[in-house]
Amino acid sequence: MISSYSEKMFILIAGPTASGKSELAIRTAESNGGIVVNADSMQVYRELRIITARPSVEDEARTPHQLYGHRSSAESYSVAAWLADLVPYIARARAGGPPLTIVGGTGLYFKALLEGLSPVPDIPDAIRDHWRAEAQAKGAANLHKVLAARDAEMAARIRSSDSQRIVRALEVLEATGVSLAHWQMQKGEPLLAEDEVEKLFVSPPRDILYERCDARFDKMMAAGALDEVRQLRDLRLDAGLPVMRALGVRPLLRLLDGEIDLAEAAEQAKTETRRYAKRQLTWAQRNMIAWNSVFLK
RNA sequence: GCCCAGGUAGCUCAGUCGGUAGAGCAGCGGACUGAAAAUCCGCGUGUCGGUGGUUCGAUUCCGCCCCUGGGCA
Repeated sequence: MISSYSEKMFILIAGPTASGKSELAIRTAESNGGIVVNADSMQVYRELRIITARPSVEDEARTPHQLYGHRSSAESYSVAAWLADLVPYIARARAGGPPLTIVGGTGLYFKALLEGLSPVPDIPDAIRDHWRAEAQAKGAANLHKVLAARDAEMAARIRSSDSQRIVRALEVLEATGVSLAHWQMQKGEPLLAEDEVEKLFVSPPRDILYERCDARFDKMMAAGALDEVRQLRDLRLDAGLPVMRALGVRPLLRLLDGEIDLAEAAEQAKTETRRYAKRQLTWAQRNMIAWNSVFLK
């Protein structure tokens, strides 16, 4: 099965969480002598290996892995940062280097990879922080009114409850003087062309997927997930950072703070995970229809 | 064996002075261009334990039965 795909220089493997795509990626890379590259927004953070189901040290010894745990949890990673991180590996592969198996659950990353990202300039941290603080203080609905007064077009496309997108529209407008709508009209350059990629979507039946989500969290706990989250807490990072929103982090923090017991924390973490898997499937249904479905036992 | 309490959505429960029922959680569906494991939107999915009776009409009232929990023996 794998060998038929190994002709391509770039093999993309997507799928919901706990679908088994990491294992497929390793086998693929082993069969074509390539390297595994991460396309997951949370597995980039160094401090979290267990709770993000990052490939193990043994996995990394088996096959070269890149873009895993290469960033500090104090950072706010992004799709743009990921594309930038990926560029050198793509260039090397094209120059005769090892082929890439790009694997992860972050659908937006794959979309940006294949369709390009609009060339919005980087926004200064001060501006981002300002609007996030505003959203926190005033609430999404009030910020949406501010946006409506300054950028009617973006306000019309974003719901008044969607604080994250409202903040994004406001920060881009302030930093660039131009509406985000204007930027998004400009199509970005795809990093990879369709004819050089093999696209695989790993998708078990949902009931099996959910069972795997549940079982995986139990394994994480057995592997020391609680201790990992305790160490994360001890870093006293900003609660608004992306890493703090990784699945399972919030329930385990509540457990550490004595707000809930272990059973409750596990249940919440599993629920979060199942919901995430469902969102990934919804995304794929719309954005990954052309991918080849694979089901691993 | 007797007494009491309860059996309503996947779970925990509310409710119907008789007109086939609704909350939370779970679940399901959807949106998606620099935090995407994020952020946001929509949707009750039901032999009201079973069976007789009363009634125009029973999940609701009555009888019997079954099940669960507690108490008395």
